[in-house]
Amino acid sequence: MLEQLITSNTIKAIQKLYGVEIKENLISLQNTRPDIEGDITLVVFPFLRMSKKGPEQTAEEIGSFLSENVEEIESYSVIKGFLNLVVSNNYWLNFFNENAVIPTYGYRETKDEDPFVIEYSSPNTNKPLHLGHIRNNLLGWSIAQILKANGRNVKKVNLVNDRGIHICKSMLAWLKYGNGATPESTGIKGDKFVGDYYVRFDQEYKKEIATLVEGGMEKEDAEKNAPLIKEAREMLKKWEINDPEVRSLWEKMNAWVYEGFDVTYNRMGIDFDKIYYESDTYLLGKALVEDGLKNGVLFKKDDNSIWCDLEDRNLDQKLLLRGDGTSVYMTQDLGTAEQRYDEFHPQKLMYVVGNEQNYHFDVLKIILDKLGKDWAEKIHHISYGMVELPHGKMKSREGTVVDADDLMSEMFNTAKTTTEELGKIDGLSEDEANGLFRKISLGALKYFMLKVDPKKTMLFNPAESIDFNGNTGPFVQYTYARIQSIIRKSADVGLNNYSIQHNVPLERKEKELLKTLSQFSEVINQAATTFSPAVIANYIYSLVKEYNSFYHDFSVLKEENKDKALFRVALSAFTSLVIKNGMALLGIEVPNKM
RNA sequence: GGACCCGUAGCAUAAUUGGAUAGUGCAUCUGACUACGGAUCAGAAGGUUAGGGGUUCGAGUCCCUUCGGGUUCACCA
Repeated sequence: MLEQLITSNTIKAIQKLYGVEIKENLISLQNTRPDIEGDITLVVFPFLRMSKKGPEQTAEEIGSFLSENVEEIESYSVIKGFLNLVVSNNYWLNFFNENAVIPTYGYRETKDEDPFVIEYSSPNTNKPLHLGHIRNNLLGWSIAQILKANGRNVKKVNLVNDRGIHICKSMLAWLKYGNGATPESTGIKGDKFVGDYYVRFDQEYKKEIATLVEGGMEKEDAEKNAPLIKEAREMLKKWEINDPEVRSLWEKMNAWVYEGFDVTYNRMGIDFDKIYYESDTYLLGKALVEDGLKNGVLFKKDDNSIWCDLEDRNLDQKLLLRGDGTSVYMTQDLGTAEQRYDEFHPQKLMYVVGNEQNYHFDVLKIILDKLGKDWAEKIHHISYGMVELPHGKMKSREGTVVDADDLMSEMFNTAKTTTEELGKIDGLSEDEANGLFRKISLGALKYFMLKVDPKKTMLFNPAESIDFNGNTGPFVQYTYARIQSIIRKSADVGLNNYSIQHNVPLERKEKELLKTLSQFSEVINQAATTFSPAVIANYIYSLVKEYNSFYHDFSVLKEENKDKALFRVALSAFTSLVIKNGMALLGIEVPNKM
């Protein structure tokens, strides 16, 4: 690889010129700015201490050494402390000839190693999936894919929150107001159907509170004493002691929800290696707490509740078991973390969860550490920002929640009308056309969500956000489709045999393209280390822009020199391969025509 | 109040993790071979990177501070 080559020879140069052995991390290489001649640039400021000379002279000396001793370096120029190196055509052609025909170019082979376990999605079974889940799902799936492409062994898991008071609320509402209706009888998707009863509970509950307050009760008391909430709590208790009626209702309603979720996940292209249910895991963690109490790591208060003192870490105390012995969210998470560690012996335990839970995960790690679990450090919270709407955040009470299914349908329709307006569906069967609309609409949505740095809060404007021009999924897809068209036509003009060893002079834009293409696997590595699909999206975008610019300036099929024409077909094909492999990491399909 | 995060052009966002003159898209304005597919390309305009101080060869990036915004500190999950 070019960077390794320059790095090792720079070390030699410093040794030879200044008699000092330097470490690799002192060497900083970057792409040469487009307006300056050169392919790769070495920053020489860090070496001034050794050379005891000015930046220009130091750069000059190193440049002269490199161009004399490294075959691949053709020439160099110095601007201030920046040494710009020109790499020979031969180097780029070799790179091209060796890699352009590898279908999995850019990907590493998966190692047989301890896995990276990544949990994402984690829905509640009382509400349908919304825009926030979309970001979570797409991030989790894509990060898993990127890690795999970087050679990691990955396990995708989902922990479904299928029990608790909120689930009982929808169950109770269905019993009271449902009149035996089902998703089948109403034609409503299962998760939406159940979600509607959750909303209904809330409405009726609020009415009861209002009545009680009118009768002179304090609001807080009314909230605790409204008949409905009491009934819901009763139901939860019955659930916990395995009351057969409650359990069977619970199973029936959850099955409806899962049916609905499956539809949404499938449509989104999201999947998991393993699904856990909180109803199976919510009692885990109690044993850990008991042990901690014995060891004196945890302490008990007068009401028998058990706590962890975090004051030595500048944090508050954290409750782990209530006075009545029941557990809280943290307790369960301690338990599931241990379970997952025992099950997988992972290198990393990752959780894709919104940044409002940063504190929770900090505390989780600290407590596990205090409990003496040396694997606590393997826990990694992939924290992402919320998706906001133009008028603030999504609030179910204000009806501003953007539903996942609705959004996908809307995008599908937009893709359809736009494509039809552009007259691009001529000759396609209905199935083909629908498949195309699906690819384009999901491509637009996924690219839009994933091109933003996961850590950042992002704004989603339903009316304007999803564009098909500029830095978008369809823009990338379009470039891909156009290249496929060239490849199809290349046979007609006798240019189909382009998988040969090429040896042609390179135009500047061709060289730039090759340079960018050569960076693909390093980009994957960077995306994998930073857990950021945005790195991939930005890379693909710059590649596509470069290709489009090349395409505009140079003929491929009409080039008169046949060697050059063959090379350009092959270069186009290689570019489309990288586009395809890159988009696959974002879960985006690329169409052959659009 | 304590802790953590964020602030880049009208809007949305990049910046190789401390490197050169802060890139790109949308919107606005101007242009492009009678198209190898115009969902494209080329160009113009738009910035004191919230304000101030510091660290150094070099700061959007690190430190301090002020202002503005967010999250969290639950016997909810």
